[in-house]
Amino acid sequence: MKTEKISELTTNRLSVYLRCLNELAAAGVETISSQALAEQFNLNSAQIRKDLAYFGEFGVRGVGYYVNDLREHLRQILGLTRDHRIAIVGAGNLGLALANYQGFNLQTFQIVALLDSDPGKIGSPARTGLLIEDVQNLAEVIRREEISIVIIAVPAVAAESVLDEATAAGVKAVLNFAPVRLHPKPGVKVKNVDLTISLESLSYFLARPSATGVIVDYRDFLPTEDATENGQAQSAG
Amino acid sequence: MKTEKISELTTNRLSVYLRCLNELAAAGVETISSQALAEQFNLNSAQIRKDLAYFGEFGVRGVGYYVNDLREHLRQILGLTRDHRIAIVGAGNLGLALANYQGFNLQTFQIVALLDSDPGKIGSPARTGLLIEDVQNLAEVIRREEISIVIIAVPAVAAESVLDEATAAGVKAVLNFAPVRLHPKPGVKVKNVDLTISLESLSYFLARPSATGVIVDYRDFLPTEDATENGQAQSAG
DNA sequence: AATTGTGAATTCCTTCACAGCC
DNA sequence: GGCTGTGAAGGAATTCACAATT
Repeated sequence: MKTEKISELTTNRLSVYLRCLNELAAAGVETISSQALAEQFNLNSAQIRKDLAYFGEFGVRGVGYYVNDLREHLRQILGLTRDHRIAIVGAGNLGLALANYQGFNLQTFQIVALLDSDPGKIGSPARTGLLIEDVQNLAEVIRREEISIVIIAVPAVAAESVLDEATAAGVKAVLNFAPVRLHPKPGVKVKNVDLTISLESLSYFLARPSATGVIVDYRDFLPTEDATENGQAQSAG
Repeated sequence: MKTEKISELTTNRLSVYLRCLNELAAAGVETISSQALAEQFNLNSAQIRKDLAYFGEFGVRGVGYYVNDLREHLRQILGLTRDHRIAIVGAGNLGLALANYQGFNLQTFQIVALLDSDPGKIGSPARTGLLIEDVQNLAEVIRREEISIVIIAVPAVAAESVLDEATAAGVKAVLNFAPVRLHPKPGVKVKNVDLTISLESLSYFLARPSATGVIVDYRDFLPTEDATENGQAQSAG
């Protein structure tokens, strides 16, 4: 286990490895080599070994990695052995879709609060049965529900003030869907999902003559990285 | 205008610059220096100048960049001067939220088709008034509606076959929300939005002692980059 | 005087290649 | 023999720093 700072490119890949290990475990596979794992994503086996080596020596020379063992290590490293209680701010289409989304691990990531500013929505239950609360009570909800992650799904103009209130209430991790650059806060990690940037990236590709090219790069298997937000957090307190 | 290949990090930043220029134009600002623009995102002014220099010389020494002029150049570069007709596959929570989403430029990105495999949904209109069509007719819909971008919002197991059918019908650009690594196709650009990776990245941050650190890095203003999919497309035909 | 455009330096990330171990 | 872990090499992205230009 080294102490140098770990790139977010590395931790994103750890998520990918974990997902793959989950599938391998479900399929009853017991060991896997970095080479075999690498082939799943068109990536370099040394990359995988390096990524893992930041955190320990999990492999066995001549054998590879024990699937269940490595899987457990990755869950530890990624902090997935404890729950994360999530509040979604914004009960519009996107917020409600996220509240109902079945895609992420419901065991680990629990959506326990849903807030909005619209009086017509406050007090009524979403499909999940979750009561929509007043965004003005965000700080109180964060404390009451022991929220560790806030998802911002409000219009761009309202996003900054939601971040202000969430961080004032002690939240350290925010997933922002509003198409806006939020001002950085000390000690707070903000990840952005910016659909406009993603679509414009596709548009750029379509506009190029080289748009007829071939994608044969392992990098084409990860989510889209910001050009101005890699979400790197520097210690300073 | 250079011919070297442009990094997706660069093109993502161009989207960010454009958004900022839109705001500046709306505010009546006429010129802006790379330094002033850089301060908006905590990024380096040389970075902005380098990014722009890949495509031409848009600035005026001693003055900076004319906001409207640069804005128009960026719209051209990003291919935003023509429409993109979009089909969303999957009329679940996420697909419907995207169909109703007001966040992106509705002028440029038009959602003109919505498909699903559920017989209970096919034939009924979504809130937008768009009729939900049978995903089995995807190829036909793509041709009829002249779709250039397909958004995949189906469960992970179904995503690969949607990509197969879309690319067989000639689609070159895909935005994938399914939490799965799709197999690369020649000449097709796939951008992934992977909420699991984003949340696990936040979880990792929260699990570290250094989670008390300060984020003061310009990179914290962009969307999340894949660890295994930067969406790079190599020309090969 | 101010600001761009860009070669050089730096920093960061990936890949190679091999010693070390099972 | 096969595979990991890692130092060294290579490549890519960022930042510096300054000549060129208005």
